[in-house]
Amino acid sequence: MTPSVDEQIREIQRGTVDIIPLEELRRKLERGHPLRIKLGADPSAPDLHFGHTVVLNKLRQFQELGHVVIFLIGDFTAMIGDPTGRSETRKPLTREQILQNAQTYTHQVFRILDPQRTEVRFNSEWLDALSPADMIRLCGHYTVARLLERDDFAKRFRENIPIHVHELLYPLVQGYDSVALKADVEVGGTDQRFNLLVGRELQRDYGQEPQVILTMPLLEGTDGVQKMSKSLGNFIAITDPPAEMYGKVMSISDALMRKYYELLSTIDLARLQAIREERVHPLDAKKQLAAELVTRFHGEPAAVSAAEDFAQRFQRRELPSELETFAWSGAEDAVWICQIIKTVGFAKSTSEARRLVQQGGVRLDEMAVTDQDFQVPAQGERILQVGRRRVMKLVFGTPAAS
RNA sequence: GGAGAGAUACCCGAGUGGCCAAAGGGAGCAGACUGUAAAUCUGCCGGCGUACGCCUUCGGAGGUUCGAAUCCUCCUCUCUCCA
Repeated sequence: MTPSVDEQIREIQRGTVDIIPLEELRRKLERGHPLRIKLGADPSAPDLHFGHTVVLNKLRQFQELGHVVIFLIGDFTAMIGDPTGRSETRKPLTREQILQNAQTYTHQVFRILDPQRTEVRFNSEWLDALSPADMIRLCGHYTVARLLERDDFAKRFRENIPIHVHELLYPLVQGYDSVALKADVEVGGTDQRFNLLVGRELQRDYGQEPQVILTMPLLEGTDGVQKMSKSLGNFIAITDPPAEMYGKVMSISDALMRKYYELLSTIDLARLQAIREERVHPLDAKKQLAAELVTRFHGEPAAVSAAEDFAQRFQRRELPSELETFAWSGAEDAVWICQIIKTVGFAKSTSEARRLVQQGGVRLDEMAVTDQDFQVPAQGERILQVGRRRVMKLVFGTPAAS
């Protein structure tokens, strides 16, 4: 049976920053019809990371409460470019690329969302159909003054940093999507609050019941400072292999771990409270978080072996049980260590390889190599380690050469 | 249309004739410490077979000079102000 409105509200509120306005959400829920929950997605970077999952988890929750998610792919808006960043020049994607990305995207999204309760739409559907005259009419529904209220626009305007006209248009176009979709609720990160509000006001101006907006906190990346993003390289992708995902989670700071618990974990509130109050040893807490997340995307067996692998490699400093091998083809009797490091791809240049040796970062068969001139006898198998994470098994004397 | 500012290594940014492969910060890598924590500390951080050596680099192309990231000319791009 359907949970009561109060129960739904309590569930929905967990983890949110804003629900504007909460009372309207209640009224919408009280009608007892499934609500249309909109999420806009930018298909220019198709790989989902944990940052995206914060919002997706919230949508999933709506679905479990019986509502319908409209996953909107901004294929039209992606061709205009991104207004939020300083990255003015974004290479325009072709239609094929966008469709390709969109496919990858939706495929990944359904690891969290329920396909039965998700409608996938593209905004080119209605935006392509707008004539220039329609566009101008749309502009008539909003004012420059209102647009300049947006923080980054206001700041740039004040500081004489250029604002391109199309950037001003972006919130309008995004807002128009809500009109076209007749969205009841739109969900987004806190950075989207302004855009979501524009959608709300446009709907009202078009004579529709305005959408309620719901914002979720932005998740910091693994550096713990900036928001998780692909371009900053501080992300954990949901497609990361189990061992890597586990390792990335284990390497975050304790403070960041607690935030990840708040935003990514689905453990019960009592347990969460224990972690908040630091009643759980941080190492144990972090291992559980890593295991929970790896389980979610790769299943429990993968999580168990990732944990075991981690303990073996990094806690006990032993070699991993599965080693990548590199078949060394060549007729030499001996090979310069730096040459090997470079060839295998552990260093970009022999200079870099030499530095690694000098700094004591290179081990051969678990013995440190300190002589940068060291010649490796080219027979049998050797285990090469560079730093703490790069390991490779070298196999010499490949038959092809002899 | 006019006036001015600028383009420096992955990013930010100093340098305005030799002491500059180019300050400083960030990122990154390695080491110490650890829980692969984080923070901190140390070292490295254009390339070259091992070098007070050579090669390539300071938006692009020429030029001046014994010598240029630095001066001159032209070009490309960015930004600001005035109209």
